[in-house]
Amino acid sequence: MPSASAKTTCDLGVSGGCTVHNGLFCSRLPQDCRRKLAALARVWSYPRGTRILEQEGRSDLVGNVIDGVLKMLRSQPDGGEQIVGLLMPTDFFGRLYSEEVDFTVEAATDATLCTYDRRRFEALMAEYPALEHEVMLSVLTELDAAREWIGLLGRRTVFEKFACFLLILCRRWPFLGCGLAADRRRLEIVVPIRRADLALYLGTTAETISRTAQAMVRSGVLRVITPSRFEVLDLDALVDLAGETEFDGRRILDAMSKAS
Amino acid sequence: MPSASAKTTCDLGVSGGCTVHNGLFCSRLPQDCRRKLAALARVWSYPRGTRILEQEGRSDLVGNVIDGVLKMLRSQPDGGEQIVGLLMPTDFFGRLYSEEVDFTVEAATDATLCTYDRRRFEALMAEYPALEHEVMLSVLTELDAAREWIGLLGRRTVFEKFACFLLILCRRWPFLGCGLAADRRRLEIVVPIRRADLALYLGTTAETISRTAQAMVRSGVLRVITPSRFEVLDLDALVDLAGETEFDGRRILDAMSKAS
DNA sequence: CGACATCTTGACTGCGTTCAAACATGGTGG
DNA sequence: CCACCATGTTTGAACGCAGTCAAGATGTCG
Repeated sequence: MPSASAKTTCDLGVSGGCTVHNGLFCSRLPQDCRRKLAALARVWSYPRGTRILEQEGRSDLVGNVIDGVLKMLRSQPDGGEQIVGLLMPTDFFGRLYSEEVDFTVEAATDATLCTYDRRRFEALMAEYPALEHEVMLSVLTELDAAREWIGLLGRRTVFEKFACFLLILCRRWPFLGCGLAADRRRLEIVVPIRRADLALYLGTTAETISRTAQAMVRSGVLRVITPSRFEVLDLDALVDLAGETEFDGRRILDAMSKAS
Repeated sequence: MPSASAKTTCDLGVSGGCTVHNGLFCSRLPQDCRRKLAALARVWSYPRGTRILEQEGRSDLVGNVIDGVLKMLRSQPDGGEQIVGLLMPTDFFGRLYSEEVDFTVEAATDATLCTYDRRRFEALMAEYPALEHEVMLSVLTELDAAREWIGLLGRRTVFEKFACFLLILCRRWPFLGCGLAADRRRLEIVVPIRRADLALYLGTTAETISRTAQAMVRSGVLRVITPSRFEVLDLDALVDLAGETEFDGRRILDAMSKAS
């Protein structure tokens, strides 16, 4: 059900028009595979709130996020919703090799997607094992991310969760609005979703997120520029709050200076 | 570091000695691929507490669980641990295509594993795309499971989490000690890990798990046979407590009667 | 400028954590 | 066979974090 605001198709791989794919699983593929992939690809833009895939619905679409953010969510019988994943630019979405999808995929912001018909994509993977291999690598990365997220959700206090979230955001998507000043001290983080979504994602409420953020402001760790833009004033303190071995302030700064 | 209690190697695929693999990704593979796989496979038994893979360590081992339960966990700097996944018989463990593992894998019970050298296994996947395809299917299933778990952890009350856990246990591993009486009314669930591990897994404490279970006993939903064995007295009530669209009492009973 | 969505702040209540002690269970040696 | 200890589970009491409901502040777009 592509919306009315559809764009042109993507000339990926051939002339290098689709940077997402060139950087993703196209670059290492044989030329003719890339051409066939390009013939299958369709680029669409969706307004916020559009449901790309419906829980319990048919799994007929897969693809990559080009721009914007998708949320994967699971609906409860009581009307509540639980966010189980965020999909950022370059992330792969959809469920390969299954007739059904278990999670609704919805545009959390206005989003542009590069989509493929699931069955044709699978046929192409059967034809080109190298393509399936690239997708496998992508899926393995997603699995790591999902497990990291499980680790985050298991934490007790919202302080830890929120601090972890900000750091994961920087590490996984340094190109995504996380700016770094020249002196490598001023670090800006753009949270691409609303408080309510973030709350669902962290397993808490929008009010508590607010309180937590404000408490960090009071203790001099953060500064709130706009509700969706934060400046990190004390990265070491943030890493400390997160309480994770995984995060190393220096490594995050390195990754981000490379990205910007 | 295989322990002293090593068993013989596994003659999987050839004479059908390793039922785990025959039911897993071997059955659909060409004969010579199966033979090479069998040549690579080593079966070991480990006592509880053995660390199979170490966080931040080298990723040199992959394989399947034959018997017992493994837990994937992430250590915190404060000494705390967070369980991010359980691995049951037939589950695949290890991190393909990466030099490093992000999570410790530890035997939660005495366990028997079928292991492969990671690089040789990858070489075999390169040689036989059909093998890589089978592994891909397995990884996709794991990803679904991880996301389902994220949904569980996001729930507010421990009641919901615990109820969900029991139902997920039945659905994903019906063969694993979940017994079903002839009248399809008496349902017994064996929790294969200790309270403390379960608490880490559910993001709570052993005490709260206890209280929750006892509260369910008082309201007539459960009966505690031993600390690790429960009898479900009112499946509908349990499904109700879990508050998930996903769970259907009848479907669970069907799956379990097939398994037993 | 006004209407709406979103975010923040406040007061209150309750669930779950914490610390502590009692209670099972299983294995070991006298 | 039973006393003893180690391990694991249950129960109890008190505190604190976070959820809830409600109002106010801020931002956004026509």
